[in-house]
Amino acid sequence: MSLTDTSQSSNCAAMSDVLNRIGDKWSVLVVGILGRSGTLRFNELKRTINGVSQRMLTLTLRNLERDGLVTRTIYPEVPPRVEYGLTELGKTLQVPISGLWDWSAEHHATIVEARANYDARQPGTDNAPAKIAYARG
Amino acid sequence: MSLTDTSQSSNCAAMSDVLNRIGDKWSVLVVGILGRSGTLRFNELKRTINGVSQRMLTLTLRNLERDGLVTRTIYPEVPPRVEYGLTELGKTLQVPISGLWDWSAEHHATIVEARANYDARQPGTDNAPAKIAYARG
DNA sequence: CGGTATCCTGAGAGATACTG
DNA sequence: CAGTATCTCTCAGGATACCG
Repeated sequence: MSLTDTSQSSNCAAMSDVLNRIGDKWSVLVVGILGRSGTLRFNELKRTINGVSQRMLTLTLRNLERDGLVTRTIYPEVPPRVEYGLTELGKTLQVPISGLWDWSAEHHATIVEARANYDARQPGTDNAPAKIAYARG
Repeated sequence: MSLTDTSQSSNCAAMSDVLNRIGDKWSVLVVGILGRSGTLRFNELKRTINGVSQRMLTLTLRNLERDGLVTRTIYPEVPPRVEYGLTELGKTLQVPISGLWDWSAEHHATIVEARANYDARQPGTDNAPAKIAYARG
């Protein structure tokens, strides 16, 4: 489980790689939503997420599809219909994401509080963590 | 567990908030390293991570400290010494991060493979997921 | 040693307009 | 409906130089 052990360095790369997908806020939302809805069309997803631009949703879905996490099924109809769903791999990803989700729900208040506390201690800045003026200890 | 249920919408905000920290690759590494090392000095961390710039490590540590995830202890000596460690909250975060880490280790190869597969199917582009020219189905 | 301040570049992301 | 193309702008993040 070492982070720096060269024999495990591939894990570091794997983490970075996966985090690039997880860190993308839309990706997590898409996986989460598809996980419980089963399958949705493009605009259904767009409406559900509410805040994502068409461009970002497209890019997000393409990346997820590329990584083998979501399926994309085109129905050659008029008007066109495209449905998205989770692959088996995508479903397994839901487990650790769920863990993170639960942790967030449980400790978010604590973080917000810690943040407010920290900011209150900073003399110069209002709430941004920009300048830290050696106060502490 | 609903992602869109308004009664749970605070969870969405919490997730976004937490993901902004988790999605930061350095944050995860710092938490992981501090978790197993217990406590480290600034340059020890910098050497261990190996690739992070001084600026980014400073910013990362400040944010983690602000969120109540790491402690920062200044020893007013000459030369100065500053030690970083995980708070109790930070230690609890290690659990879900560990889950994600394990998932990454287990499925990274599959993702890489899926990616190669996907790219191989794309006619115009070599390996970048830039242009998708309606091939599929 | 452990930072802070400043400059600079480019990837990320919204808005908009067009297409099969 | 489900995208693609382009333009723009912000800001994350590296390099560098200096300070307590």
